[in-house]
Amino acid sequence: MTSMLGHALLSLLARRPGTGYDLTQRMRRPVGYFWAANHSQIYPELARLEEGGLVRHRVVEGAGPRPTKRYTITAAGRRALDGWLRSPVSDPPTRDEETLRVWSLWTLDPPSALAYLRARRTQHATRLAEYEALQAEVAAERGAHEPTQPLWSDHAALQGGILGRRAEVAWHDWMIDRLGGTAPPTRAGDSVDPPTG
Amino acid sequence: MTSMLGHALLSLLARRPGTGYDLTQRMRRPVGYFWAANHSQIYPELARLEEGGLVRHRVVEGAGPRPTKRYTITAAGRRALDGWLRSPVSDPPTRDEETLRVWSLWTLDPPSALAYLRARRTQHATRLAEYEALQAEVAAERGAHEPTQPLWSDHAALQGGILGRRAEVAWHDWMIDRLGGTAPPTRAGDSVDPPTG
DNA sequence: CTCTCATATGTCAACTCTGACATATGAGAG
DNA sequence: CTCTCATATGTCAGAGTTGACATATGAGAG
Repeated sequence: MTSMLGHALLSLLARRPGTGYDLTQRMRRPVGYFWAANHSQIYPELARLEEGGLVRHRVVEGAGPRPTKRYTITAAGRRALDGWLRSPVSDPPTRDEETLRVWSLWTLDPPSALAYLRARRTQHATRLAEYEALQAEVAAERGAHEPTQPLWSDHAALQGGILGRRAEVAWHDWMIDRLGGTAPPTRAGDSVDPPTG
Repeated sequence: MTSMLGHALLSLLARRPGTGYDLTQRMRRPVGYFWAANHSQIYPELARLEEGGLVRHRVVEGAGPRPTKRYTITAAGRRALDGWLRSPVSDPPTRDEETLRVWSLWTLDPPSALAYLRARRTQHATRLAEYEALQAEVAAERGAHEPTQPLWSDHAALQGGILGRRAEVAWHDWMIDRLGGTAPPTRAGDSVDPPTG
């Protein structure tokens, strides 16, 4: 019944309460790395969750120019989140523009294809470096790394991002190699096996 | 102007012409691995592409119970496809249910989390085995592996799928390991470095 | 003879998401 | 004094997507 965005918001509120504006910021980073949403989706979705009794709000004065609504997850909301995590993962329809382009790449002349792949490779390497920097920050945080603490999930989600980006970089290197090109010089973030775990 | 689905269809028709029904099948496999679509989207989209002069159809009798429309890409369609491949990749909003769940996994008791991760790991390993089998088929095909042939893109797209799935399996093993569990026994498709290139 | 399946093409209501539009104030820069 | 930015909350048109509904025939199984 609850949408994926609804579950993302419940997950956010399970960590700590927040206003719509605050949740919008937290959706941008870090949630946006794996589930993007605008404030124009978030405000109506919060209203829907409240209608279903999964969240509750109290008006807080003085926090900004307008009356601010501070949302909290309810017991029913926690149950909904738990039920979702125990439900089977819906095999999601894949939508990957990058692979679609590669699947069409044979129509380009090889030099253009090579230029395309090199540009993409650089972008993935940059993203990888960003994730590795974040992971270093998370790893440096003291304590609370037990599996029942939010920090554990932060760490695990980032590790997924890192492994995924490394796979993208390796994939592009593989393709560039097969097109007879040379990979760009190694930069920060191109690392292949630093001890990030 | 043209949607992503439109480009997927142009890419499909650049390989060879086909009817709406035929394109629906080809969208299921292999295109569905990276861009899913139903026939209820495909028929209207073909009409839109035709309106824009990017494809053309001729009615073919005898192919089925109804008059069948056989679509072909036009010169304008090929130009549109080329222009798309040369345009910058739109940084797409990420929507990854799997990572969202992991980010919420700290709310589950560790045994449940472990059971969840083991089930997902098995599913990714199965998908990996499927891709590797397809890759073996593609690799066995004679000739035409040059970068300007469709087979080159088939091969490259599959390689992306394989590296991506391997990363997912490795990620889940990493998480299972950190939850203090033991990985399930190695099965076909769990391979870590077969010479698939 | 009937049932089911593959062929073959379409429509439609509901839901999600995007990007723009709209409103309003306090703080700080120039 | 004015401009811009962060705060803070919303609406809305349009596009994309899903899943069901709708129609119709030929081939093969039982």
